[in-house]
Amino acid sequence: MASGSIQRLPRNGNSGPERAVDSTDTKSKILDTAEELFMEHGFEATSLRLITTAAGVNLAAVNYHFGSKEELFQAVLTRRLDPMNQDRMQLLSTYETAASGAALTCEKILAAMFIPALRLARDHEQGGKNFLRLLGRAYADPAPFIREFLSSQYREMIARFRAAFSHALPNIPREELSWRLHFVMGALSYTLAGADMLKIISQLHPEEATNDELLLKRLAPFLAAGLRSPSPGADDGHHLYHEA
Amino acid sequence: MASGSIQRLPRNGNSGPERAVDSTDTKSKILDTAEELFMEHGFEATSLRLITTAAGVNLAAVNYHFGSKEELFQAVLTRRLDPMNQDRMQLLSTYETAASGAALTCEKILAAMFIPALRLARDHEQGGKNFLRLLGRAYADPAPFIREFLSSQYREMIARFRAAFSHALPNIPREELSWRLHFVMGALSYTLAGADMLKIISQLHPEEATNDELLLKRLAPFLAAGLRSPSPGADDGHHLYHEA
DNA sequence: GCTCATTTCAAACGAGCGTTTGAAAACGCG
DNA sequence: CGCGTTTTCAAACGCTCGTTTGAAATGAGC
Repeated sequence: MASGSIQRLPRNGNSGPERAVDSTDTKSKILDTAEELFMEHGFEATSLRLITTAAGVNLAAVNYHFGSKEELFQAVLTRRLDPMNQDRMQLLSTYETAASGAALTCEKILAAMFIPALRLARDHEQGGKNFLRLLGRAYADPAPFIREFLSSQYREMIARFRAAFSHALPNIPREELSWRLHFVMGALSYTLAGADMLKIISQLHPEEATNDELLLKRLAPFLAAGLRSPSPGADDGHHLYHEA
Repeated sequence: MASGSIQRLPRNGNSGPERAVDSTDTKSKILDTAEELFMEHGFEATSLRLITTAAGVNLAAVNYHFGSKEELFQAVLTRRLDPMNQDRMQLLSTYETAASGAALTCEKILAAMFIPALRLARDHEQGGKNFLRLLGRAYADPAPFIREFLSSQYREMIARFRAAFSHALPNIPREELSWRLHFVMGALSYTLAGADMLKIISQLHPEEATNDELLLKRLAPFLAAGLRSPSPGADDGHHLYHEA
């Protein structure tokens, strides 16, 4: 009682035979609804009462099935993020095997990052795109438990892709490549978050602005060009930022 | 009484002679402390009690001086964002005048975006960098009042820079350029947000990871290369995303 | 049909939230 | 000083939050 452990959790966690994700059982209904509402309002601004009411389940069901609001959020993320990152690494390995040792192009490596994301957006017809927006927003969330969770989820995948880019771009110093990978992740997550800033910038037709496939098709060449650009070096002579 | 208007606001708003931002008067103490805490925890997770306690002022002072928590947040943003965007546009005009009609390079236009941000990070020795992180996070905040506020703050500046890029890159179709501007804003805001993802990716020395000037010095060439890259067109023949 | 574990439920708990209030304090000024 | 304005203050209001509780309902196995 004095310890901080959860006192009651259902026997049926996720062990045993994998049950299909239908929206009939309480746990799945909570996950689907929470994904949608977290995406719409963010973690802090989404209350458990809002989630459980929208899902048509009892308020206490969240703490019973997931333990806490934070663990529910992690469950929402990991349900789709984990398979997606596995797909990314497997696709990268497939490309590398097909190239039989030759270096991959940047576009090819970026494709290994993007295709599983697109597959996710397409497959789960309703939840997929919502999830990518949720994920993009989670990247920028300051809550420590979110940052630590994402770090652990991404560490392995990032290491794999960093090695691939390093092989594809032997002339880019290791440190410069780290920065560029950071920029790639930034543009990707910001893009996936579907920031409404786009409406100000582009005045695109609304139906086009939400077409993720077209979006990533434009993002990949843009990023590949940046990745391939000659390394400026740390201390070279152009003093672009000292004239003002 | 039945209306939603604020009932009591101080006579001394910001009209009259511009008073120096010293941390002595209540209003400035609140602004400085709120900037720091909003940056650290986000808008929702930062309570007025936390702010006022840390600032050493009374809880009711926020509602007295600013009207509400949302208006305080907007005041925190606008205090530095508005001058920064004015500087950006003025610097761009300076460059254009110096070029006397000739097209600017992408690096030059990006410099007009970055230099005022760097100036902000350097000038206000304590608050500057905090503010850029706060701003980067606000970009990704789903709260409608934040999005609308940023939209109105950015609309004019975005229009100016879009025109400049359009002049610098006559071969890029207008729509493609809109996308690329979106990617630029994404990478920039994500970078300024100082996402801890960087620690996973780079394993850079910590003191280097927080050096904003070095960071933007690497970001500008990366983005310029992407902006200049040949336009892929919407329906050309490379089917990168259909092979899986 | 009884038993026992699993799941659902209504209700409440304690805490923290943004905001309001009305009086006290501080200030400006003739 | 005396007076009106501006600012500060402690206290409270009404509300929502995540979580807990103990009992009722449900389901599976014998």
